[in-house]
Amino acid sequence: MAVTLKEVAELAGVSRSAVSRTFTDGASVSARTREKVEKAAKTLGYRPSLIARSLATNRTKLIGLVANNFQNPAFLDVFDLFTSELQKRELRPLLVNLSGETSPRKIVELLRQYSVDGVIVATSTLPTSFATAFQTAGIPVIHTFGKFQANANVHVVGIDNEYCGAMAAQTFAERGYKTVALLGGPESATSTQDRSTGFVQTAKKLGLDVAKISYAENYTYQAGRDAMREVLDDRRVEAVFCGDDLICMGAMDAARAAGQSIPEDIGFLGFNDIGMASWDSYSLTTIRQPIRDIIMSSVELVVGMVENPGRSPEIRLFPCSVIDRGSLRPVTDP
Amino acid sequence: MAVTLKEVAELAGVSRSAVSRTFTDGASVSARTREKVEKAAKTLGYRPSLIARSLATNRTKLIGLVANNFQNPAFLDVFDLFTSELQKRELRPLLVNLSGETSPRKIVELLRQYSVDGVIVATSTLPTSFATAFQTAGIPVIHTFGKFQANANVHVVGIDNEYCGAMAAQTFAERGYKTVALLGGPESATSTQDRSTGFVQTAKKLGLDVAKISYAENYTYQAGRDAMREVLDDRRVEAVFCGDDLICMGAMDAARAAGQSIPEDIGFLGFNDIGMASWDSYSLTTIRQPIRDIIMSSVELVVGMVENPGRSPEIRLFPCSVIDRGSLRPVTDP
DNA sequence: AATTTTTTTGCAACCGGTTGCAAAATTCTC
DNA sequence: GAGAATTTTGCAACCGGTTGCAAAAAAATT
Repeated sequence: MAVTLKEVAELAGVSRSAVSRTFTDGASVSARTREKVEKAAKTLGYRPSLIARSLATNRTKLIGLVANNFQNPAFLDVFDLFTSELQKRELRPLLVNLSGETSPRKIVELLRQYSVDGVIVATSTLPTSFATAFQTAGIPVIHTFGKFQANANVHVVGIDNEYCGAMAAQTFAERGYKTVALLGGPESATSTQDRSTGFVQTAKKLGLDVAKISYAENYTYQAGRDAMREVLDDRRVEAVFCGDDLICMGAMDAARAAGQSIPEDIGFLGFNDIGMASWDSYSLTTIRQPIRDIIMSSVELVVGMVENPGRSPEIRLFPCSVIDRGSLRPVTDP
Repeated sequence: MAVTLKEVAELAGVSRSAVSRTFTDGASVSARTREKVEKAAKTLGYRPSLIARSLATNRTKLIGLVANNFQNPAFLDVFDLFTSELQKRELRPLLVNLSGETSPRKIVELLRQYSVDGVIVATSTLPTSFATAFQTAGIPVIHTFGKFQANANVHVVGIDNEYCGAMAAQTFAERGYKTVALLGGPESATSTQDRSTGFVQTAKKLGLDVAKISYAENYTYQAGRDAMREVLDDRRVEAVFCGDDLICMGAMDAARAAGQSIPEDIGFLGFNDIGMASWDSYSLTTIRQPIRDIIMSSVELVVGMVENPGRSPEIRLFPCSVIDRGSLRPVTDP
């Protein structure tokens, strides 16, 4: 069915090598041969088979993109950006849906079988060991949105979740909130743990009372709504820091359903700044992470890794910022 | 780096063919040989290279998944379902982000170079010719969410958009609306065109007055909000049929911002039934398409195509249903 | 035990490219 | 225009598997 090197070579009256060389950049071919070959290739509609090339060069131009949060709208941007950035560099994303799977073994095997050039693990919930497993198997890997550790043994691109938690406490303090609550994402997620730590520590330091800590079961509206009930039990709570915008919106609706108004009776601070955060019905004040920067950087890094696998592990952190909308009361004058 | 057939063969004391055969199901190997090979493979950590296998068998187990709507939450489900269904069958999705691109040429070349076994074009906006281009290039293709035509020349799995438009008109009539409007998705999308046709025709038939027809520029909240302004100019409009839930939510907020209440002053009917449709703030009555069924069927079909490329083009349509929530007034008693 | 039938095995060619090497062709120098 | 230096070219081996075919081994039949 497909046209091969050989056929082109015959039509052009040259050797197979010559054809191969015209399609390999940096190879030595005279202008005349190149012309003949290109003409023949065009008339036959020839394209080199990347599979065959991969076998010979040991490069597939495939990048494994493994993710486990297909429910959250925040990941729409992630997919969009990753795919288009990779495409720009002539790389192809091989998408792996982790779903419940949390052990790296099978996934590593799988991507090894496809000889992917590199892997991007895009999740804020899994421990570093997940990404490390690829490294151990000799596959260049980046953990995007991952937890960073001082003694890094794997590339991480993302944010400082602990610091973001601190930012949240700071934000509450600036607006004069005294009694606050934390409504995190799933407790097993590393990002949840880090944000909690930062939040609680700094709250204490600033003299805030963290009256309630609770966790949503997953990153959904419904989980947020459910988890909020617990928080509502404590009528003293003036503001809630949520581990995710979607969870936050569920929580807001739970509060409203209980007759509270936002931000007069209770304030909300979200996380991620998804598109919906700016909708009229929520107008959510939230902490934005610079997703675009994170992803651009991840792609650059994975390309760098492929070219130079020896690179030592690097941590790249980007600053987050509070996007002020209407779900918290304004900063109190000093 | 990687362990090869040859090394396993040597360790096991058999020929390379024997090793190959133990890893190919349906091949003839004696129990004793298999055992020796498996042991050797385990100690070496051998996995057959799918790239090399592909070259020999002409099967890659890669399925191109091409999509162009990475903004819409409706696609989260789509990605989730496609990836997990494909994974179940040991197939890998190679994701292609069409973004603005609307010509199939480059994409066909690209997927041809990767020798994908099949392609799923998942979009409701592109004309049939897009999918046909793959067919012409000899690549099995399914157009999921595509426009179907009586003289089908390509597999289509999805819904009857024209009929859905008619359902919408019917739904309005049942509830006693007289003067209605259509706020479609982008005008160039085939699904928009079909739904409009069905809606307008049936509205006329049922004696409804379609006072206004307008189109959002893309499938976003903001576009819906903007497009709704036009509709609001005509104060007679009692209900609006939107081409997409996200657009609809934007439109609802525009109406509310203009002081109208839903459903008392104006009713809304959405399309897709995305997760947010059931949120308190919208409680959107909408037409649901059975995404799960559509995708399961698409995957089955693409597998069928790979096994038997000669299959003649098939149309598979699934029924939609109205999910009744709170954005339309109730059915009037007869 | 000899013969026939069936199963298992290894050989060798092939899938469609790349690439080191040496020969051939071209270009440069004087 | 001869010789040296450089560029281009084709040969052949290789990447890591699969598979048709015939020989070898095992099982079944007499």
